[in-house]
Amino acid sequence: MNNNSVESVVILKKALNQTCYKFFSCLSNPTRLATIEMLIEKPMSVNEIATALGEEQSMISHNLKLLLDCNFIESNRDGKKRVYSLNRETIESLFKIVTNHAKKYCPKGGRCGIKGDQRK
Amino acid sequence: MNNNSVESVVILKKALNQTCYKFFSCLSNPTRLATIEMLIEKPMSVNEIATALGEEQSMISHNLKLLLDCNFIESNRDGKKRVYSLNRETIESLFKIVTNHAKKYCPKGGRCGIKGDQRK
DNA sequence: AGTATATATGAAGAATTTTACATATGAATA
DNA sequence: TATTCATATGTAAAATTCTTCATATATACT
Repeated sequence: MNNNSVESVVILKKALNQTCYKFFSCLSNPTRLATIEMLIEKPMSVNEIATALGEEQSMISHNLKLLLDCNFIESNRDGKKRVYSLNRETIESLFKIVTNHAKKYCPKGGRCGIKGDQRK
Repeated sequence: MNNNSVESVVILKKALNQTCYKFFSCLSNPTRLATIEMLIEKPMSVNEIATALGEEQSMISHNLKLLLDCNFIESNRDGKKRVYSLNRETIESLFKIVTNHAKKYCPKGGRCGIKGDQRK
């Protein structure tokens, strides 16, 4: 491996890191996770999601934009409404990994980070 | 499905959401991603990571703790040192998904969120 | 035991992210 | 085109997360 390709790898890695950061940041938010959960059931409009979650419309809208930017969801206009639906390919394979990881390391049901809690 | 099992599903979902939140939050940080990247190569001590990344020892230590709590890494003492190594099973399958997702939706290399950037 | 080296921890300020409110834009329909 | 319904956006304040500094703890060695 010459210097040039080492450099390329570094750049690639940096790029991957930026991607990963945006990818994971987008998913590290309770509102957005709850939204994804809603959309697992069926495509929904902004107001439907907001009502279901008991949150403000504008707040949901802000969060949907982030999910959209990361292509975790897509949107389609339906008359006055705009309907959001899930990118199942990514989300489902992702959640499979989380579930497996949790099953293996968080035996007490969903409560991950038991070690962390114990330490305090 | 009776009321009881509906409730169980809700609780399960909440639990999964908490798990997901912790899982993804842990990964949505540049320092921790860079650390993971280092550990892909080989197990390393705190100081080795800190030096490699040009960061403070205590800062790396704080961040390693979070990665440890989520079981993305594990630690073993080696004399005075403490050596951290990667949970490859989870991390590698996870990064495969991110890479695929990025390949599909971020055609310009690693720079995801092109839509987001364009909007401003 | 005392010292040196390696790592962990607590806490406060800095930085980032999230939310709420006000308001703007877009689409359908009278 | 005026009105209504649905969604988006700008921005400041609130909430959360991160980093830094000081210091504590742990291990090995003399």
